Amino acid sequence: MNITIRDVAKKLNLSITTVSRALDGYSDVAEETRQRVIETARQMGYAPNQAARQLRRKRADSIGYILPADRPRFSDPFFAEFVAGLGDEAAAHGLDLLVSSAPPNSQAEQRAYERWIQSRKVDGMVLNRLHLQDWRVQYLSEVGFPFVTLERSQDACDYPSVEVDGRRWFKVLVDHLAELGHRRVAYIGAGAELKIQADRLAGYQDSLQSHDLPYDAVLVTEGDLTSDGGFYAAKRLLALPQPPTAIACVDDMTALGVLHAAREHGRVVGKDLLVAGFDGMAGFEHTQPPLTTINQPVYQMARKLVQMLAAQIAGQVLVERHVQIEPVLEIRQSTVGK
Amino acid sequence: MNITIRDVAKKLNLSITTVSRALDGYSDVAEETRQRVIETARQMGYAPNQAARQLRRKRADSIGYILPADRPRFSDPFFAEFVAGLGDEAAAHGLDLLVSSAPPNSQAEQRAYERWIQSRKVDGMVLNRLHLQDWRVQYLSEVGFPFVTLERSQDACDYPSVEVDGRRWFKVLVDHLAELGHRRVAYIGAGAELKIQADRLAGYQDSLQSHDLPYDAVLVTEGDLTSDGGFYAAKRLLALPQPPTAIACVDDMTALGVLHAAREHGRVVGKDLLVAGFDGMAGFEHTQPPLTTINQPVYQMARKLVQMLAAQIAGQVLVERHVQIEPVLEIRQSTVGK
DNA sequence: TTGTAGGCGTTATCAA
DNA sequence: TTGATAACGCCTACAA
Repeated sequence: MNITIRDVAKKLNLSITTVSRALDGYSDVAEETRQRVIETARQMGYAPNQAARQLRRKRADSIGYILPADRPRFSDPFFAEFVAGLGDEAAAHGLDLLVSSAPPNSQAEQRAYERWIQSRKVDGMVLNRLHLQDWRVQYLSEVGFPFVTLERSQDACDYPSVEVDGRRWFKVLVDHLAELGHRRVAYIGAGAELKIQADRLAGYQDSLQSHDLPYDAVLVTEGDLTSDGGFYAAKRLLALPQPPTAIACVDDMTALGVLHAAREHGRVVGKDLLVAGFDGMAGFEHTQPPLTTINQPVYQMARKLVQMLAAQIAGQVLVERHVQIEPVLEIRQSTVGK
Repeated sequence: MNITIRDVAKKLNLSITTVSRALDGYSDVAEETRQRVIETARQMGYAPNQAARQLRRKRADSIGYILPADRPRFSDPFFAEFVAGLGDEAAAHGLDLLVSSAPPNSQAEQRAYERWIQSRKVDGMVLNRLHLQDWRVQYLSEVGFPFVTLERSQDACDYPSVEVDGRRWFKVLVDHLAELGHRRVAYIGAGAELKIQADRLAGYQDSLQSHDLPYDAVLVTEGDLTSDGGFYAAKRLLALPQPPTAIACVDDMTALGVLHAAREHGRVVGKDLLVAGFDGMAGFEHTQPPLTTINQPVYQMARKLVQMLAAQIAGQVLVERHVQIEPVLEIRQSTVGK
């Protein structure tokens, strides 16, 4: 059997009360006693049983995150970095991170949220890949459960979030293409229900407008945030009677597929065809050619989210509820090839 | 306050015992009663408090995994897929997945393991990126805590694992290069303490030997499992007086950097210089040129691991303790460019 | 087939 | 400054 607070108390000839308080750093225990307790506890390898503590304190000391994995081969580097950030910041607050995975908008997703929340497995949730109307936001708001989000949905409720202004920065990206003299700029996006899609598409349109370029629906197509999706979307675009001379992609993975399609169509990326991505994943400075992108500090964003969530759970009033993160335009050879 | 089993019992004029047993599917409760209980519980949105249940049952119904994140920008797609697999299979067994992140062999890593185990936050652990001598394996074996591993360390204890025979399959990869007539084949590896490095390097050497190629220490270099590492390692190799004509990389990320370095050195990959990776990450079929690699079913491997761990936790005897996974050699243009 | 009651290991209240 | 004791919500032997 495992070692409990009782064992420690017995060994020291103290009550469990005193041991508990000594370990939790209460002030009403003699300093000398505290030292003895701490020392003995360490020696005996005592660690409080979390279940018991949680039951008593009515806190799980955990936060939850559900990966929006919509396919088995879910190998988007964004999420490795994101989860690492969540984990690190959670640990810094003495919180554990519970991770599950479910296809967005699935039954499984819904059950996962309900289970964690109703059974008090977690004290708060982190969301990302928000939908324009997001049932999770509505549900969590309704039941008054703490959560934070990366990106913001269009639901009419207020909640803490961290955000990159996708509309503004996608415009910056497309401006960059337009300013290089390109007039047929295509866009490869994602599912219309996604907030990032709405934002980035709007940014694309903003840029067209500010450069007096016509909006041509033929040049706007949908991928699925994978390189495969980008690959096939780009093949369709490049097979057009009047193909684009530049392609702005909703994310880096999509852009990777585009680079491949371009090569298959004999285009020299950076010269015949410009390609740009969005996210700034580590590694994509080594694509062929290196990818121009909007570089977001994903790890930092994840940490910030947990920081805000931890504060919210602790009942603190958040000074900044809507944090804006400024990414940077990373210009590489896929748009300025030599 | 939240809804407990007592509330449900009161509403039904039953004892909490009956409610508990009805919900847990015991046979000694009238079918009609059970239905009423289930229905009412559902209506009231009752879910057992996990902390209480865990305390009572002495099980956490959770398993743990610690990401070997050795840098903030930890965006290795391998781990997104791996974690998704762990999460999915865990859910299928009614287990939750606890994730943290710590640099391998760090104090933080050690504390994370000890904390989870001593405080009974988890019932079992999943390990990967094993070291040749792995303190985690030794520690967990010693305290008799359930765990499973991807890859096997050289520690003298027996434990369940899932494994791809890295030595054999790296030989297959290098054989492929050698059989294309290349005699100066370089190897870019990882830290010498890693099991995958030992295996894959051995496979490289096996292949050299079987093709009567000399082992040239100059052609064997160390990366760090990132594309940056691969990039710089390749630059060093290509700057040699007698540079290699083919490079086998310990993983796909490394290979991505190599493709970039090759281009900078004016090499045409697939003709002047062959490049091969290992892992078969989704997306890498779209590199420039598409990357030859050993394709491992990472998602399936993760699921298998959890399956074995769940069985172990449930006290079942594992029929197969050492599962071998067969990957496939994926030949693409980085070695057979046209 | 259903109910009573004890206890899992903590923390927190109150008294000493 | 310390100790006895009552919950926290659930499961389960045992009794009815």
